[in-house]
Amino acid sequence: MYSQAEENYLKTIYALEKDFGNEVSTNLIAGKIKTKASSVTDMLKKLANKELVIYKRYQGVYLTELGRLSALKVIRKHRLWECFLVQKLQFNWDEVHDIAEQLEHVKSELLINKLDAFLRFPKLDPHGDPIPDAQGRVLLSKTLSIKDMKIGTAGIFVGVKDSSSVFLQYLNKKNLALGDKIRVIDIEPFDDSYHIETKTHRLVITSNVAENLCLKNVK
Amino acid sequence: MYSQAEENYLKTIYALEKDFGNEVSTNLIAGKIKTKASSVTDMLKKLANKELVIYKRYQGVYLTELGRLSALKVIRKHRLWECFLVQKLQFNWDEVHDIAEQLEHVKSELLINKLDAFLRFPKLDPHGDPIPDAQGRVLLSKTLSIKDMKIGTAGIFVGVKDSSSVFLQYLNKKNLALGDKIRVIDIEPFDDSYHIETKTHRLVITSNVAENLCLKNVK
DNA sequence: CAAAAAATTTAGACTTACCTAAAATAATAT
DNA sequence: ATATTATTTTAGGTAAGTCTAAATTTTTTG
Ligand SMILES: [Mn+2]
Ligand SMILES: [Mn+2]
Ligand SMILES: [Mn+2]
Ligand SMILES: [Mn+2]
Repeated sequence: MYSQAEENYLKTIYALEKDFGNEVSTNLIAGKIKTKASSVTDMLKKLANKELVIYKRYQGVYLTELGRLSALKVIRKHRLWECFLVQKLQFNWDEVHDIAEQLEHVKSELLINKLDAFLRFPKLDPHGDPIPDAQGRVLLSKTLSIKDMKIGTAGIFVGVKDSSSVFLQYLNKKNLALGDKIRVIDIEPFDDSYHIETKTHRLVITSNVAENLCLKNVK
Repeated sequence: MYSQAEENYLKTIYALEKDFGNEVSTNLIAGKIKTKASSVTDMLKKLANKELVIYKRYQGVYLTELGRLSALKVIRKHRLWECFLVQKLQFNWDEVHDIAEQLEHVKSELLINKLDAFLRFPKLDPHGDPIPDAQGRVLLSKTLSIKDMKIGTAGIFVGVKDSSSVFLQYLNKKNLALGDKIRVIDIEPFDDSYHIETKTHRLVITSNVAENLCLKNVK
């Protein structure tokens, strides 16, 4: 099938299309994948030859239907393995992403479908991201980042945009966990920092943090 | 740490040393790994530079202590994953080897030790092979292949030398499973075939098959 | 022991996935 | 509209791991 490098590019392009709209630029990809723009160009040509993306020189890329489905298969594997690590092996949510980066490339449809059944067909991974089914169907629940909320409104903390261990350990330290109800108390215009409160405490977060917290609306 | 290719060579050299005694030859390795002798030579130089093997031109190789321990770590991972696949995901014993070939290269000590605990520290994999512990200690129970048995003697079928799905499916078809008591009824000198019997049936096997069945002595 | 055969190594080439530096193109600013 | 800057691509190179063909060394055989 596809190489690990190809799979990583597909996954990355999928994520960037979602965050920035179609037509993903070379530099954006290079930034995410921590590689050089010239390497990205090489790979985009290869992906285009395999009909996984549409690529026009200087114009960026977007996934074809085949590319989208292939990306979703990798994402499905990544998120199912993360569930396994947390639910069965007692890992913490901040420890699983890098291991799942490796496990996601193991090739076996049967394996991943049996893993899905073993975990009882989970719908969300440990970071609140939806798990595509075997056909590549995925529910996209529209959540708000704290940055999009007005002062005084509240929501349930249901996901993170950044799954890196540094960020998740920051949240652990600040006692913020999925399921918490968070209210925006105030926004400081000077530095764009956010005063928020949960049932148990109040704290100030930077706009960088605010952007990476996904809430679901609640009355 | 080491690349997948390096890990595969280490594992293979370890297995060949066991089967053929120390000083493993280039061609033997090439045969097992399904690669060309010239590729093996290249890799042996690399492994020697990393002090994983002792290699003298034209003289074959053997593992250093570091090489032996590194090989055992890969074998430990391979066998634990096979246990997981059979015990938790309900795979058959003939389906797991190729998937474990991929999973064995996932890098995380914590992962493999947690997996070990999750499986309750199994001592044997689904093919009867012993699982090294986290320190690389492994029990080497001396078993006989049917080829080493005299007419009239019997033993318990405790392991296979060949874990390929073709061979295991042959055993399924012939109704031979780990734990069966097998008696050697007769050996045909003409073609070196073996007449054997279990509790439920008799059959004839070739010497090729006989060689790959490991029995434990029983009175 | 010398010749033939077998095993092993070397030489040179290929693919994948990277890289740096230079050239080309697009976007922005004056 | 042109000049400057930013982005992207091309050109050429590297390392890992493989290959084929040729050279070398070891082993076997008459
Ligand atoms: Mn992740
Ligand atoms: Mn990955
Ligand atoms: Mn195996
Ligand atoms: Mn392997």
